[in-house]
Amino acid sequence: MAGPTLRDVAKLANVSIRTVSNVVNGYAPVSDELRARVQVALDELDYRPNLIARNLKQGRTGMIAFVVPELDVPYFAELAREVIKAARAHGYVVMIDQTDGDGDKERELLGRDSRATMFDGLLLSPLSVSAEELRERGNRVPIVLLGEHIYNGSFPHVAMDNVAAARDATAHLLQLGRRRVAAIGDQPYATGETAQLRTAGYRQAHARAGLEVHDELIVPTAHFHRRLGAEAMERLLALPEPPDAVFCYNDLLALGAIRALTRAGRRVPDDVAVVGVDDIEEGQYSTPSLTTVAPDKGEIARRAVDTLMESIRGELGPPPEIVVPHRLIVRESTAGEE
Amino acid sequence: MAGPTLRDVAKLANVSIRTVSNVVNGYAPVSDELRARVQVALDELDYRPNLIARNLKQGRTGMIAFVVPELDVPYFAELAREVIKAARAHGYVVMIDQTDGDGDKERELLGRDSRATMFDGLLLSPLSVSAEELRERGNRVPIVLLGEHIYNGSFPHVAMDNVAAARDATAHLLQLGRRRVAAIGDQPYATGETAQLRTAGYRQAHARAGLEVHDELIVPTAHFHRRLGAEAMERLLALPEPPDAVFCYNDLLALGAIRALTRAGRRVPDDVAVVGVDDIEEGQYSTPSLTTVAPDKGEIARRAVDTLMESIRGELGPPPEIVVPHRLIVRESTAGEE
DNA sequence: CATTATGTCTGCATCGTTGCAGAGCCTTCA
DNA sequence: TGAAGGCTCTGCAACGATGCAGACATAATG
Repeated sequence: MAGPTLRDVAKLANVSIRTVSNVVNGYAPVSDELRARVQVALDELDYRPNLIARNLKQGRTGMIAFVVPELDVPYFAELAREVIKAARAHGYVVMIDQTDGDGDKERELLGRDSRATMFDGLLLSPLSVSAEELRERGNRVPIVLLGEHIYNGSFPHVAMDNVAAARDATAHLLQLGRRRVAAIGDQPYATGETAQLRTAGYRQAHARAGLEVHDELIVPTAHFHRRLGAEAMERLLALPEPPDAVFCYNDLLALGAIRALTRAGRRVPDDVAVVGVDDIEEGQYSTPSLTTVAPDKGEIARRAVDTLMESIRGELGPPPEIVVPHRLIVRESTAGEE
Repeated sequence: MAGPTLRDVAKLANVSIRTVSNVVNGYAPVSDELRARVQVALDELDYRPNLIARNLKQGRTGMIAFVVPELDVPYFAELAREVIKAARAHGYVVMIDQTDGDGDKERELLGRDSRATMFDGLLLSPLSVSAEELRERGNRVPIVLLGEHIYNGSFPHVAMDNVAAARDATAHLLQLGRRRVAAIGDQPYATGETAQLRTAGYRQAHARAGLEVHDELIVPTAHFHRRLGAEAMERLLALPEPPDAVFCYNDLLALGAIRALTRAGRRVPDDVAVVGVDDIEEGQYSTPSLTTVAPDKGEIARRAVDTLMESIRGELGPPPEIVVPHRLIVRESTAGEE
């Protein structure tokens, strides 16, 4: 089980532990002859440095953790890919953890026995834990918040402008001439901050167009999953005056909604136009392909990781609020044939 | 940066380091009075144990790594969720890493400076690295291979029966009366072992039905992505005698194929029936919904993690070959309206 | 030739924790 | 009263690596 240590190699090569360490790390001047002898011993024993020991000594692990509610939500998976890439550029690896949006599992991260201390920094996409709670119970580990939750000044935070994004999506539908635009995904309670921002944007777009919002067209959902999108859409279709367009707060809801529409025999976009948010890859290949508001995931990941690195190096000033760009991508679900 | 250590707490509470450690771990008898005094000091300083040090001392980290080619391939994301769950049941956390199917990044894992030594075990879904290479260059870390690659007896291996799965999918199409059944996803080269098994199953199904295989209907693809599925389908549609059914080697290829069919004005399943493999959630909500061969992902994850745990505890005999069940799930893409 | 500089190599201490053996002290019982 | 036992508590060593200061031998210098 336990592999050979520097001590074993040193004994075999008949040199000091310190010299072996120097050879392994390429430090300090070591004569060619000795270097060769040590190398032979290294190969012979197939020595692998014990990273835990190295970490202990150096006080850093070279690992950061990326905590998401659900890994099989494509948005998070796609973001995780970008985070891994961005971290690699800094010589860091990423550990991904999944909380299921479960407040208790999230709080585990903050508790006394948390594994968080094993990481040089944390990238959090919190769902249930409030920023308040984070600040109070937080460990000493540098943290960057990602995408979710309202900025409260305590932590660096990276996200797109959710209000503007929702406004753009809704405005697009209104510009197409749709007049009963529904919204799927509101979360009118404490931890639904992102959803509320999107609802605000939805209302702003109506206000700017001089149109009224029909509150019965705003359907809340507990999660942002396909099934709930489909259910919400079914409820909307059962209204006396069903909508002629839907703004869904993410692409999964939108895909669920499209599914419900298709099943009900409505044509998309002819009868009902649909917009989502996130630009997950799936939306490019769905039938119809999905119009969506695309946050720049690569930029989110890079800015978040860069900020975390600064924080780890202790070079970070007051926690920045970083806003990354987004853009509307029009596809078949609102524009008909491409 | 550096938090308080046992030493700091001990000094404050005016007891020995060892006693603080005992209080923290609930070990050994400590008088109520002392325990209380230490607790006060612990709270005062907000002590957090240094897990790195603990790990070094105990020789284990409580972490395993799950290495996948691409995290934003839904199958891997969904599997990752199950792996995280299974590991949690053993008190383990999972670090997820992504190799992009890049042989070099995979080999990094095996190299001398690999971070692999930081984990108690490795769950690998290798793509480029051959099992051969794994065995030669492997570290001392326990390994379980997952899903991909042919078993070669050197490592524990968990997968479904790929030949049977492909046979079932193809047989289903043939039973529907389809006579020109195409196959998308063959990989006739060293690292395409899984794909080759599926091709074998495809051929077996034809043989058992007494039908001939038309080799021009077998389209290889470098990866299992939507785009390549769409491209392959376009090529098939351009044939003088296009197929009336397609067996795709995974769901993403199938969804890409359906997309290409829809765009070309073909109806699914009326003109062309489509089957995939993996049972990703997306296939339940696509239009049409996707018939697929579903491996039992929960079971794969559990068996893999259980096996890895045995291996970590040193209780594992000769490397087992574990086959998990699969089943055909018929949806609209072959059966019409549900 | 003595002295200083240079280049190699080594031992000790240390990171923060836990395993182990044992030191005190108090109780119990012959 | 004294030995044995039980309960608390402590110090030392160790996990495997690296930082530091210095030892030693050799080369360069006046």
